[in-house]
Amino acid sequence: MSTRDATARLAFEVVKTACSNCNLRELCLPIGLEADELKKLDELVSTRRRLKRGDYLYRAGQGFESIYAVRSGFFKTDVLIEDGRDQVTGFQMTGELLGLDGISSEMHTCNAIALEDSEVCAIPFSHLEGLSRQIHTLQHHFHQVMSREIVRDHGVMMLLGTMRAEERLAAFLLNLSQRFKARGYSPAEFNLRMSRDEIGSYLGLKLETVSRAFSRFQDEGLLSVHQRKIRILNTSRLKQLMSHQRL
Amino acid sequence: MSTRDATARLAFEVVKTACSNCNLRELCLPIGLEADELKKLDELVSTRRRLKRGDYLYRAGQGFESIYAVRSGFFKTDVLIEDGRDQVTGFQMTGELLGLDGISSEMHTCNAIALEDSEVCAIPFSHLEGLSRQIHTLQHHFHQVMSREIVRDHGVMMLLGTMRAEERLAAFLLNLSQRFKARGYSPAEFNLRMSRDEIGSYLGLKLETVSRAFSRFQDEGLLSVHQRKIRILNTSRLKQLMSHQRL
DNA sequence: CGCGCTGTTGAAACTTGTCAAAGTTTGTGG
DNA sequence: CCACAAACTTTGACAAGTTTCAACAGCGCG
Repeated sequence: MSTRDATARLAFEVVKTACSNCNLRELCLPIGLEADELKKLDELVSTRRRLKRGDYLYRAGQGFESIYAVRSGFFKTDVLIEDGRDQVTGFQMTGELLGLDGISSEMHTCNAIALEDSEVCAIPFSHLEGLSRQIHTLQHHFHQVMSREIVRDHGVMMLLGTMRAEERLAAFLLNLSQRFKARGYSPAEFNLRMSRDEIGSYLGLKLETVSRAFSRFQDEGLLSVHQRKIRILNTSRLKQLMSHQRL
Repeated sequence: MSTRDATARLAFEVVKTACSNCNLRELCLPIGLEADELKKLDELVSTRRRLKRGDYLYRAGQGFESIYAVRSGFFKTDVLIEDGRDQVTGFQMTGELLGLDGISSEMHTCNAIALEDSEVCAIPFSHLEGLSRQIHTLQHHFHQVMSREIVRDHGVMMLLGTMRAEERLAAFLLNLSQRFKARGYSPAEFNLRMSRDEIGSYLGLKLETVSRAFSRFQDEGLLSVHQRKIRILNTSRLKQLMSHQRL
């Protein structure tokens, strides 16, 4: 191999996505794969894509080709209806997948927007289907991921259908906390990447209601809140509050 | 083959589920399969199960082994939390699948309850995964079904997060109407299989609020309501109402 | 025929939304 | 690096929508 080839090859290796040495292995699709299987997966995950804050990863109505794994950063997904209403359907962080909604109709049904500068791995879906016909583990894991999304959605439906404002916010914060923890960050102290309005849209509340709930939590010593910087001071009371009987 | 064997074999054939001559082929998993593929699917769908009204098809916490296709009847799924709150997450009718939530943790995460005498086909999930490794079409169709469930859930989140009571009920009725229509029943006249309380739980409302919304619709000439018998008198106004700007 | 379950309706209480104003932070261009 | 504009957040007062509580009506079943 000439020096020039070697350099090109090296550059390629650097640019190329590689599941095999990605530190998200344990969160993302490659869970439990053997070395040779991982290698196949490496070939599958063709490209990375960088996004700046505010960029759309995809939009509702666009053709669906790939699902995306968040390598770094933070996203929201939302759906709009004609009359102008919109609903944030989820916030996605490192290691989570985006785009599963597009499989059903070959078309994305929601918007995915970066809430901070982010990077994703694009996984061409037809390739994923192909590979998962060869690798049982991958197939099963992918099914689990889709199912988990359905279970998560049921949780949100529960939240929207039965909880009141403060319970919703408590549930939201505890969920974020736990996801940060799972990624090795502090579960007690973190920065929100989304605005009050976006939280409100996710929780089915107006931004003022979200703001008031934050203030109340702070008054009661459950949190310290400075703009988007949150510190959870009393997790157990938050949990209690979340699952409290209605009075 | 002895007479006894032949009889046994016949009985087996009768009892046995057969996708190949099921009139739900176009709604359920077998969409677009070739004759020889259908035959394989027949072998997959091992058993039918009959349920009476009120019977549980499965309960939250039970081990997950199979998904179910509704052959006839009507189901609801719901999730409970410790403090006694519950949320109906969906109503399933002929040709729809139940149990997808169980894949993620090998355990059902909600209850599935028959709202009328019903019959389902049980599809052992590991077999389905096996077969879908052989039949692309089946694999892709199954992925579409899971994805459609996710999209549906987003719709419910939208409903719960942004709509007011009457809009929610209108959306609910229009959705039912369209599903009855797709099955060859009248889209304008049908019997609800669920109580006001169950509708309320699904829509995030109290049963009294549901009842009042029905009354108002009736007063305004949009519906005729006699207990659970519904006749839609003005579909377009219902649609308008559903997607109306907030005042 | 009456009991129980489901559904309807009214009035009052409560929660959340709306509107408005002011404070705070962030980003940009000079 | 400062100044100013834009975007976001907080807070109050009031309005609207939904729930709660209670009473009663209707239907189905034993």
